[in-house]
Amino acid sequence: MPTINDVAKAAGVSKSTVSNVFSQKRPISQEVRERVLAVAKELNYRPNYLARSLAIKETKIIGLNMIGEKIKFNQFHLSFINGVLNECYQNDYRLLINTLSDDYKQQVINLSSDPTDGEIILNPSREDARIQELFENNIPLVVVGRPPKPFEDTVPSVDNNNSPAAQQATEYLLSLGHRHILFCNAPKKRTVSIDREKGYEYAFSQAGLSEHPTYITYRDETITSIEFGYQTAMTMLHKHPEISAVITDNDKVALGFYRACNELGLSIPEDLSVIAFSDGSMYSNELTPTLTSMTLNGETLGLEATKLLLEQLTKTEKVIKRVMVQIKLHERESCAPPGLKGLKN
Amino acid sequence: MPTINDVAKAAGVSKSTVSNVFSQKRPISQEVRERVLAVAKELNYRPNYLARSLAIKETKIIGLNMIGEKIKFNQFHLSFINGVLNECYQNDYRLLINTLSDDYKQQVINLSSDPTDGEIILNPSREDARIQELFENNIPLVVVGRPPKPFEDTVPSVDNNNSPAAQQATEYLLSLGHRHILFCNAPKKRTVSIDREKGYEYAFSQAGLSEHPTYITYRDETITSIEFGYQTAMTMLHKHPEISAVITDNDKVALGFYRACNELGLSIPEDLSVIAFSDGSMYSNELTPTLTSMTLNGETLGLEATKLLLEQLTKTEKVIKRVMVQIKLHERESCAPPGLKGLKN
DNA sequence: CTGTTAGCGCCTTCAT
DNA sequence: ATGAAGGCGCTAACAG
Repeated sequence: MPTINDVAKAAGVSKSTVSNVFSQKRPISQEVRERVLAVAKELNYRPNYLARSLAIKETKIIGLNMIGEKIKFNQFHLSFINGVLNECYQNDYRLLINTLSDDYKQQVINLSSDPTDGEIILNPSREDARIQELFENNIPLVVVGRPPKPFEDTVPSVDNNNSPAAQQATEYLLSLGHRHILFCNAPKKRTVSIDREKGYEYAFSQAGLSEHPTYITYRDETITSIEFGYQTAMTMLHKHPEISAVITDNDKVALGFYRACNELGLSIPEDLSVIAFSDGSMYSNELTPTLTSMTLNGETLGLEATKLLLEQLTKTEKVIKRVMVQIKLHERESCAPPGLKGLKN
Repeated sequence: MPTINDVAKAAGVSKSTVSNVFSQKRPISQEVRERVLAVAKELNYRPNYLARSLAIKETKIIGLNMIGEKIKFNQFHLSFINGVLNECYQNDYRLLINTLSDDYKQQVINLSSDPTDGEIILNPSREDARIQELFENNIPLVVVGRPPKPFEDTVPSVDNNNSPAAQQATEYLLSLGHRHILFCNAPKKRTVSIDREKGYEYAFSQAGLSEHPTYITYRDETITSIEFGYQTAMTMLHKHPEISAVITDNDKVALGFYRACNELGLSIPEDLSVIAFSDGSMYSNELTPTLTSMTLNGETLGLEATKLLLEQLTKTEKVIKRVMVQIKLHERESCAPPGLKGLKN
């Protein structure tokens, strides 16, 4: 690979001239400029990205940091990434999917900085070492979701309005007349599950039903969402036949309920109302019945997260922002007032 | 940010000693090692990724190169990326999503090399400048899909067995008794559409039906797949009421047919058999009727592509491999022998 | 086992 | 408008 030196020699100019032809940081005479470019083309020269980045201390790359163990993008991530990429695209940034195994990063040998200008942190958990580390090293970051306690006010973040959304979903079911509402919540350790649970319970208390029983399960990540939904339906509907409605963590869990109901001879929404937090992985409109959902907007989230990050990279004043993206209720066919119900199993 | 020099001074050793403590490229005495690590921790030192990469000429990053204009990942990409990431993960590589706008890359200022060790090229088209460029600069690459002509035998690639798969789908419908089969092919300029079309036509000729009419349309990327399917169904089924079966480019197009049939009062599969090349974006099993499909395996494709690329990065002998990933036929409910049919419109 | 000396390829002063 | 020299932070080759 030819270097800047080769071009300089071949064109009979100095390195800095060549450098400036490419960086356009200082004026170069038309004549020299053309000669240099011609030679560069001739030699098939292209500036070395790393060398430049090393010198200017900027990579124009942002990192998307997922927890290492289980790298498996789902529909939500897909939308999210599309949002991120769109924003990157507009600002000439690139995206590095930063998912290295934990033990790899533990190795002394690889305890190095990242080749990024900043990081987007996905799925924050309490005691998140990643956040701690970036924060200490003064690396720009933005958290998607609610940052763990110590960083709640010191780190920029974007999040869905999970608590109000869960409240809204619950209120919707309550308003239909349901009183025994099962909540299939997100995995327990996520900050999101705590927030949503609050909303769920708040809706009851707001309705003057604080004494009323609530039913909560947490998604088990060791099995598929559909399977989890199916199993939960089978056990919970059997154990608590009074349950007449369910709120699920995502649309695949809801699908598990569809299946279970099918087998149990229950019909939706007559025997069971279903409402799902939807990441868009199912085509809610194509299910029978169509699925009422609280629709997350992953793309907006990705967009806003990126904006927040790029802001930190370009602006000098440091402001800690927190952006809330609305989750919207989409009424479809899977919810109705509670009716007669016969559990045939 | 502290550098290797700071650590060296503070620990009273030389730069190279510090370097080797981290890189483990030569033995360091237990005592010195511990002292250096302690100091490093104290100073919050981490080796600079860029500086190291510049020196060793390796980034441990591979690029996923999509065409610039329309960065929008779909379900296929999602599976694909999951396959890629999985392989990256195992080998301590990272993934750079490399989608820069075309005009950005045109700018002289940014005509730089990429910070990657190699590239995966998605959606190759004829006259693909990206391939040309990487090839000329001797940068390891692998193409997903069939590489354009000049590079067919000089560039490693992974691909689906599109032609045989299209043939198989067609033969399946022929064997059910269909003779008027509509083929909603991929966008015309893609290499994949050419391959599949061959398979479709070959099936007819193999069945001794070379003289029989074929019906082919190409997906229009300016509208959504569902919309395209719907519109195509409306026009083609009206214009050619003899059509009794359709093969679609993806499952959303098939869904468009489902909708159209619904409106037209046609039932699937009695009036129209539907079979789709499926990227897994729909849950074929959850549709009514369940959708018979030729299932692509994006994850395997991503995995194999990455393997091929990493092979080039680690092995010295250069072998041009071409990996074919099988597309499998999943028989479900949407296909049946042609029956009576009344177009009520 | 450790230190010294050159680079890696670019950018950035400071000159002229 | 251009050149020369030094530096970004790290690794590599040679020395001992």
